[in-house]
Amino acid sequence: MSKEQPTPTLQDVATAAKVSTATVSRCLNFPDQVKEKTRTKVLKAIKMLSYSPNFGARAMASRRTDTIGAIIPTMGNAIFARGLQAFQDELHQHGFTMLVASTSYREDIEEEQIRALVGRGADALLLIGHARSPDIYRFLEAQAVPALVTWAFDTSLSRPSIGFDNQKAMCRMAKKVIDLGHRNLALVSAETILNDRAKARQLGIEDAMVAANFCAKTLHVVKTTYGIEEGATAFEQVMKAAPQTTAVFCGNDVLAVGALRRARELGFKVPQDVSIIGFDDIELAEIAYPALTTVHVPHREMGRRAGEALIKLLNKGTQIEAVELEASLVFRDTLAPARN
Amino acid sequence: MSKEQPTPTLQDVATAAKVSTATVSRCLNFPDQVKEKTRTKVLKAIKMLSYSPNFGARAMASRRTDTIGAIIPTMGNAIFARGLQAFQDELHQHGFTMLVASTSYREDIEEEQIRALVGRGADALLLIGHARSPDIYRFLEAQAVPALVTWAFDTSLSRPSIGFDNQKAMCRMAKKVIDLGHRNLALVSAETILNDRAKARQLGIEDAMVAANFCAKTLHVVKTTYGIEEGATAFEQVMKAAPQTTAVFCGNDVLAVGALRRARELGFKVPQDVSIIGFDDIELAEIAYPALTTVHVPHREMGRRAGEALIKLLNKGTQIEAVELEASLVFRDTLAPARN
DNA sequence: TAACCAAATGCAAGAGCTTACATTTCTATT
DNA sequence: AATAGAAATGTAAGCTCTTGCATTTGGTTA
Repeated sequence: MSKEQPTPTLQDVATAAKVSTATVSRCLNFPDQVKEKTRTKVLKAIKMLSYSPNFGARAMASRRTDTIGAIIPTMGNAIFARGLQAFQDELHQHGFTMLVASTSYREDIEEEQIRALVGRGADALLLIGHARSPDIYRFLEAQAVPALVTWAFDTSLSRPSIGFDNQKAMCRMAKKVIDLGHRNLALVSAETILNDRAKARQLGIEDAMVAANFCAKTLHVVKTTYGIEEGATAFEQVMKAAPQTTAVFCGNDVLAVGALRRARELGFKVPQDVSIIGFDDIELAEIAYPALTTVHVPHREMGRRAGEALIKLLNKGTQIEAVELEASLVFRDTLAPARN
Repeated sequence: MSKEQPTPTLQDVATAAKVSTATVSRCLNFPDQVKEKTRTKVLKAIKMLSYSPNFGARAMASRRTDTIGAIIPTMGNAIFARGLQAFQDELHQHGFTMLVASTSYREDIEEEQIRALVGRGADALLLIGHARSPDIYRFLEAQAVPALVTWAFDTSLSRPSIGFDNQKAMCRMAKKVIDLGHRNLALVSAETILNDRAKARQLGIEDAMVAANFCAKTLHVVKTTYGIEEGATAFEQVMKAAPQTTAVFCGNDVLAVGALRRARELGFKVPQDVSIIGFDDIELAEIAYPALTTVHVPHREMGRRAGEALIKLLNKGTQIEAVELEASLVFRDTLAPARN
């Protein structure tokens, strides 16, 4: 920003090392194709000039960027942040870089971000959940940008996913809860229209209810946005509208932790008076008091596998194979048999 | 990946819309320079072809990427994840994209990541803390990539930073602790050689001790890596090696939460027997039981301001002005007067 | 020593966009 | 109706790499 000394180019390096640009390029990309002596000479010139290849030019000439985009709802929730961390570790190990965007759980922003990342040259995309407009899938196809869905698993769709079955996992948890004698269930959930994971989790509970011969309609659902405070408020609403409730499922741990706090503030004993169940198993869940019973999401494994699959696809054209991971139930201290 | 239908180019759009490539380009970049009728025509062609400009070509021709890189220690710690979220929100609002890399607190990886992001075309960089090799700063200068330091504030360096003074903040906290009668202090910290924030925090405590006429050497320091479990282990070490300790400072909330848990497990009453103090003020701190006394790091504000400053620099050449933000003390339930 | 072959290097054609400058098309004025 | 000047559009050069193909180098073999 001062003397406007132009940044060095491949040509400059070539001149300095007295070789052709092709040789410099090969030095960088296929080091063993060039004689050791030449290589040393070139490397020295590179260091001397503090040369770094121009990304745009490289991308254009080689028709790839070695960059993969990831679009998540928010980095504010540890579950995504940590999944991303695993994803990025995997990418980094193979020389790829991660481009990140977040959507705040908004479909319009997600669409925009997908276009932005593709526009930024992402060779492939990591997406959360299946639900999005066909337009976007069409766009990705036209751009020949492969996209991999995680955080969900659904074989009924043609699109491959590496994740877990939200519905099945929540159903298993709900069955346990019902086994403990709970009959009056409630759910604090995110809006399910734009969030297929949230919807699947709700369906999971309803499945368990139906299996136990309850009417699924008796599930008292309160919709809110994600956040500790929101969870607290929603819990209060639940207990006001349906005081007979003995078990409150929460769409994720953040909501659950909020519910837990409000429960204490309102004088409910957890789990004696009311059980609270989370989803995700982030650190918060373990630290909460009492420690939260929740569904463990294999975020590291998902991130790692997703990275692996995408890299294989890009490097060798290996088609992505859908992988179903297991979400396990973690029983801690907020779930107990229903009172009386 | 199937029919290998080539992705559409500017030229294709131009042909389809029966205009020149220049007009299409202007349509995209300076919409008001082209007549409405033409624009509609072009936009229709773009949509029809699912066209998206090629990033590399655009970057090369316009000599910028509108991409800013952020390099943080880890996304696993909410404080960074959330700071990044704020940063990215700001970037997104101005049409920039964020490139992310994490270092696992390792200097060699950081260096590699800086080179990688610059190589990927980052127009500017967001960095955490000042401490890194001069080589790297030289490299950034040669590449004319501006870098902004956050999470620290130090006017003694020429490099501008937008952050807070770790030393000062911790010193204020330590003074309060000393005022409460604590004489035997301990610190569970990350390695301070490669982490200037950790070092500054330690110095802050020592400053307060000196101001109170204690010998700074009596601060019992245990070094560890960040993690809940690590915090727990370190706490145990502290209490074994220096049982008279009444207040344990922790380098961050994650360590503190671990310490807190182990304290409970070992039968210490917090804060009656021993006070525990964190740093960062992430959600964990509020949720911990008892709720953690800690130093609040203005992560959102830092992220936002950093984004703002970098965008102004890139768009208008406005030099970055150092900004000192306030880190406030948050007193919750893990700090009490020293016993007897 | 000549001839051959592989390895190393060089040459030059793109890759898809932006933008300075040239040209054409309007609009407004006389 | 002619024309200046502004607005809209077109032309083409240039941005920095990669890579197919051509050429040179150097070691081996006959």
